[in-house]
Amino acid sequence: MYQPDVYEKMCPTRLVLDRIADKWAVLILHLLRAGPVRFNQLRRTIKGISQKVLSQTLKKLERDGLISRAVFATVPVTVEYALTPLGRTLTDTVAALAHWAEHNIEAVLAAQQAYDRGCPAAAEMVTANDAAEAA
Amino acid sequence: MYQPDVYEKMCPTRLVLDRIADKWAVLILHLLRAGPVRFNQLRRTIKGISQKVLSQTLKKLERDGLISRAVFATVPVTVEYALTPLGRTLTDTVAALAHWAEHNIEAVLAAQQAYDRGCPAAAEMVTANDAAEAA
DNA sequence: CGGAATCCACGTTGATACTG
DNA sequence: CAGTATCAACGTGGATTCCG
Repeated sequence: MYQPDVYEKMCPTRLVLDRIADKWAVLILHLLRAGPVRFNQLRRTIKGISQKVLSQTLKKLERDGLISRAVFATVPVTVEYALTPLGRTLTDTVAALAHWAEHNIEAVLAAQQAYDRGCPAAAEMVTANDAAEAA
Repeated sequence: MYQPDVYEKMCPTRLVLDRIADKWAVLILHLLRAGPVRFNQLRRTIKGISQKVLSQTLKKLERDGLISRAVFATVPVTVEYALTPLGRTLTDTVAALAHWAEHNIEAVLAAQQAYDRGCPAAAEMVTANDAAEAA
């Protein structure tokens, strides 16, 4: 499914994109900003994610050096995930993304409605201001 | 696969994330910064994408009001895709992401190698500076 | 609590072929 | 050129079960 010879050599950005272009990964990174979080704590907060996918995503992020994994020998065992210094530099950018999303979600929804109504021409004219007025 | 009652109402950001957390979408948005681009032009530039997926992705982006689609009645027909004003506001944020990727790709790769070597402890200590020194 | 392993259903992708 | 349609193949995700 993946041809490193074609993708990564040409454009290293794609490798990074493959990681952060993941809804769950972004969500996790965002949640860890406040401090270390335990596995099931993440699981409960990010409603809708399965433990398998959460586990996989955490492992990928750890492999990329974006988060760290700390095991405490309590009974039962406690595992805390936290941002690494590298991971923290990424959350700043992710925060900008979240900011855009919060400010433009209405414009996107308005465009979708216009498109679904059958007039895509109107959709492309939707702006953040238009959406704000409509609200 | 999607429960709007759980996701979108709780956190509208997730809806936006579902769109932009897509490698191809981000790539397309990035390519359109310079100006309108034709379908097969995109297809050739983004090596590895199939025409079906490209078509689907373009349609989603158009529906979200991020790109516009212009048809010219030439023979054969010409179709140009371009950023909408709304889409342009997003590319600024995407550019920040690309910037992070370019500057930290080496740190990520170094972390991956450390992790794969069996010492995840080292991976979480990798920083952009470390990677720069190693290079 | 924090996973790993198994099984299975589903969606998504990639060829291929055809249309306007 | 710019798609759509169809179908088989694949991978990914969810549910469940069990272990340390």
